[in-house]
Amino acid sequence: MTDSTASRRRGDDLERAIFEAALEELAEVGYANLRMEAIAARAKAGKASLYKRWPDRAHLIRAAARHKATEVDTPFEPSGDVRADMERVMRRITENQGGPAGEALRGWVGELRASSEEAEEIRDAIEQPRIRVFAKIFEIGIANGTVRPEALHPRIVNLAPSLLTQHFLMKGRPATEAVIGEILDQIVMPLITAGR
Amino acid sequence: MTDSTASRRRGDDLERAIFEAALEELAEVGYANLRMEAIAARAKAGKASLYKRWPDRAHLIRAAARHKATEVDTPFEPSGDVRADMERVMRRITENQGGPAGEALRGWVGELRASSEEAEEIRDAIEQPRIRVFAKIFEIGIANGTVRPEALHPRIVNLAPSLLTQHFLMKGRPATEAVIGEILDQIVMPLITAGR
Amino acid sequence: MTDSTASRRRGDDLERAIFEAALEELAEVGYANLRMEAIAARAKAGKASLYKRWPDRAHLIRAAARHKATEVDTPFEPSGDVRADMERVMRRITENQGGPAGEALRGWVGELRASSEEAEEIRDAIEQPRIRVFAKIFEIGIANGTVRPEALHPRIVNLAPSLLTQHFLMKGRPATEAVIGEILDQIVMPLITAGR
Amino acid sequence: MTDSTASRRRGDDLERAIFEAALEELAEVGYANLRMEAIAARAKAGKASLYKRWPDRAHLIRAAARHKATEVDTPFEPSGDVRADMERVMRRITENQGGPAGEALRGWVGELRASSEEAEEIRDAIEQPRIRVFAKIFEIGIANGTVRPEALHPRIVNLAPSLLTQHFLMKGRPATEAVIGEILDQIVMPLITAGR
DNA sequence: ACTTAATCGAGACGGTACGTCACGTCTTTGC
DNA sequence: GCAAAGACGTGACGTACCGTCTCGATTAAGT
Repeated sequence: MTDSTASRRRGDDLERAIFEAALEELAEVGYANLRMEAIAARAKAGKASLYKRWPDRAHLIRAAARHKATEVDTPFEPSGDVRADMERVMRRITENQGGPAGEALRGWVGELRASSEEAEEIRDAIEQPRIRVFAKIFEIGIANGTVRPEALHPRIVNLAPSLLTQHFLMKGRPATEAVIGEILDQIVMPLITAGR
Repeated sequence: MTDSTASRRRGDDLERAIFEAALEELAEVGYANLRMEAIAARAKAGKASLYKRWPDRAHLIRAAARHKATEVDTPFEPSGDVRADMERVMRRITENQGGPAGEALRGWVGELRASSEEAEEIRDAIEQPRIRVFAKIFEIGIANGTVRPEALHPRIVNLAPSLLTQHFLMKGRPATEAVIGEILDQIVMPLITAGR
Repeated sequence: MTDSTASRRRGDDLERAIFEAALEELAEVGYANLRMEAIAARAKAGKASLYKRWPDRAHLIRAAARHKATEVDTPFEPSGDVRADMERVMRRITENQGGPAGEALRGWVGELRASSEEAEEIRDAIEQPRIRVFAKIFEIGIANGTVRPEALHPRIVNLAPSLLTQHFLMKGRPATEAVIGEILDQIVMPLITAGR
Repeated sequence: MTDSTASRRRGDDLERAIFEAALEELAEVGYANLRMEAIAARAKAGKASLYKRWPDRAHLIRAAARHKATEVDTPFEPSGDVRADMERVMRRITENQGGPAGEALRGWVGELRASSEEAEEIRDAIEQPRIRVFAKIFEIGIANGTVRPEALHPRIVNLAPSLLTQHFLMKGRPATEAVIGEILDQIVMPLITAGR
């Protein structure tokens, strides 16, 4: 259909093809060894078509990761069990880190300078959704009395994802389920549990 | 005239000069824009002298950062006040992140692949000393009854530095004192404090 | 408002506009720096409109030069004074070389390969008219006894224009009047003059 | 010898290799289709090594042609027979035009703009030696009475080579021996011959 | 006057070559 | 005998045009 008779790709069609190629390359060689020429070649596109859309590697990969993310964004449905819900979300985060988004994050961190609103923007794109989800989980917990109301502080809400990010960046691979369990049982749960 | 007599540097002398040049470059342009040629030029050394000692940028910078670290390693003397001691150490860590070691870390993260004992080695070089210091602080706290004995779990001992690292990597700059205070008062202290 | 009503040009109208644009570009940047995109842009035409008509730069410019030539082709009226007539024609040739036709010739020479009937065709288009004119001048001279009959050999008839062409190509600009005078007095006239 | 064990070529060695590669490419594809990358590849050199030495294609080829020229510069020994000597020199010129120098000339003409001392310099490098040789031949002819003294005017001395150049540039290939004969017998000899 | 098919402008597209830059290796030269 | 200096082969960079191709908008010709 889109391929056999397929006249030349343009606009969104082409953009999607480039994203796919970029993510495949990213997965294969990693951010540090990513070559614009390789992406262009794999996408059967001219380099100019890449540079017309994004000023550099960082922007391209950011856009590609964003594209991938929105594509598979299954909304999260909390069950009411705070620990189980957190575990589920954390597992999802680590799965995501194992994919292209993880590589993209790694590259982004490496190129970061004290700089720019850019940085803030990207960071928010990563953190805000997570904060929202955890806040929701916490609120339910507070409602049914299993979570202390004071736990709703942003730093605590963001604690679990922060530790996952730290683990991923420093260890080079996402946290295992065992690690997720430890984070929950030794750090997060004790901190937010009501009563005592 | 420091120039005419100044016989050609060799061995450690030369190595020190290269380290200095590397760290200055690192501070000025950041890891991502670091050029071996620039380091060699600034050190008034041949590129071959660099490659003879370290196989690549990553190793050079790691060695340079290590060199810098050992140079200024003031041993930590705990006061007995757990919170104050942690704050002091955390401040020291953030100061360190603001320097070349921070840039080096950034670069190391960016080039990391699931790979290698290398990674493990570097990570340990960073984490182990911190864990030792915090363990020491915790032990004193346990001894005088201000800290719960269960807090001595490695993941909790390493919690404060982990959050500093995460903050540094994601925000692009070290945590401020205010942030350190929040981490302590909302997360670490509640978690380790004995009694309740 | 020349813009709202300004209907879209087609056919010969468009062709003329392209020719003008091409010649202006040629005059401004020279054959070697001529860009099809620049011509299209100046003519406010699409590139496809150019390539639909001519397969490449060389053909376009040739056509443009030809168009220009036919446009201003004042027929030559010999006076009977052989030297004066030749001088007049030669002056006209150098004037022509100073314009777009000169640049076109330059480009054509540069792209020439041992190749093709193309080459022959273009060359003839340039030389034949000149030969005809000079032959006419010579015939009048022979008739009134000022020119040797043997001078009617093609190589001699074409001598003056050949020297002008050589001068233009090698020197980068058309011959001056002084040069024309020298060519006539030292070379052509002695060679063709009857009697002695 | 220079190739098997051959450590990396540098300086003149490398330069010679580049010249050879350039001239071979020139012969194969012509000036208009000459690619710096192709020359570099054929010379097994980096493009940077080319651009370090010459700012562009034109300069490289000029230098290569000059190199070739000086390499094979057999000095001319006049026999005293004016016509025979001229014929010999003219044959040599046409042979030269059939080689890389001819292609170089073609390219140089194509890129020429009213411009520059550059142009003058190259032209002189081509014309001066020829003028010197023909002047020598003429002088001998004058000495033995076969050539008119007035023939020593530069424009006449340069006449034969000029016509060869014109022929080469306009026809795309060097003059044949027959053409050389015609030029001599119908134009040059009648013009310079003493007596009649 | 109203379609209908052609033609146009605009410019996106897959390519190729450009000229530059930094890499990591290697050679030379001076100390 | 090692160091500085930097030339070298390599290969990716980001840019500029090429010649081809879509895409609507416009327009002349046929109904």
